[in-house]
Amino acid sequence: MSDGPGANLGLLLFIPYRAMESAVLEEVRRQGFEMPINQARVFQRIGPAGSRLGELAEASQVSKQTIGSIVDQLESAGYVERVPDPDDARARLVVVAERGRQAIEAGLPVLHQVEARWREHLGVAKYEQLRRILADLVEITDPFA
Amino acid sequence: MSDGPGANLGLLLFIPYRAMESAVLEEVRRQGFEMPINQARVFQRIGPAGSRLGELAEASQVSKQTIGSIVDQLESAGYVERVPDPDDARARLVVVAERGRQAIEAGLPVLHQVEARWREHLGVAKYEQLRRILADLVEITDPFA
DNA sequence: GCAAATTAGTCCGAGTTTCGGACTTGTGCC
DNA sequence: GGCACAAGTCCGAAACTCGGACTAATTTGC
Repeated sequence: MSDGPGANLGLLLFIPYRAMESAVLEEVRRQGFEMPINQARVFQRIGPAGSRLGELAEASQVSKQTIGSIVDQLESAGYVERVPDPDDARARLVVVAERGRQAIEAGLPVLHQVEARWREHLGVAKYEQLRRILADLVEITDPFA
Repeated sequence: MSDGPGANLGLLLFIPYRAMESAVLEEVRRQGFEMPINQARVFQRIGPAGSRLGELAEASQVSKQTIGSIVDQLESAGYVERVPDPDDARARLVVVAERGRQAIEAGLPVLHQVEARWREHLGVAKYEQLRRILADLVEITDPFA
């Protein structure tokens, strides 16, 4: 896994990710929205029009049972809702509920603050470049794309 | 957490990371080196000269007990070794052992292969730019720096 | 059309992981 | 030397995760 100092591209991606995640989650919790990290990681993958359990399982790379359990918790905490999928009666769509939107709202300022800090450190040009390159890279690395 | 399509910089970092991690780990396992993901995530943070448990705990953002348990497993699998820290008799250094080096060796080809694929998709210039920018970003986001 | 094969999701139980709290041992400071 | 602090470990409880088996709905094949 390791490939000498500074050369492990995977780790180079993970460290800033983890920093962002911690900062946002800490603020969200501080505002009274309890949410363990495993729930947050599933929650953030819910698409704008809702996502199926299977999709979330694939995107998060965990089993369907695990996703089911995590969605149960998110649901009973009021962050998400299960609605019938109009296209398939077997499936249900997981959609963000009102309290979930509030939690997102609670995290946004810190998200932007961290981004601003990064932008300041890197300079605007490199920051924007980073966004573009990553968006491009996600095209070929998202298991659920 | 989410901030509209493509706008969540955290997720943009995480998705390629996860892809890299999965690919490398799959190959490492295929070659007979069993290693659960939580062990791998700790393992990859071990520094060239070894790391203390506390350092690993901080870098991985989990408790000392958890790290202790994970290192136990890595140790009994032969991937790491605990050696006394010459500077502090309370502490022990976790260092990569022979089998750990073999596991790293086993993953390197796939690591390079994935990197090559990314380089091809992005183009050499953007790929190199990505590396540079991330290395720069890690400077301010690594909790153990 | 309709039976067979497949897919979406759930239930259940076992093994594992993680952590808070309390403890031991060693360090550093006065 | 004594006292606050830091590095790890032990213990027990709670939470997490998954394999296997199941139900319900959809798609395939003939």
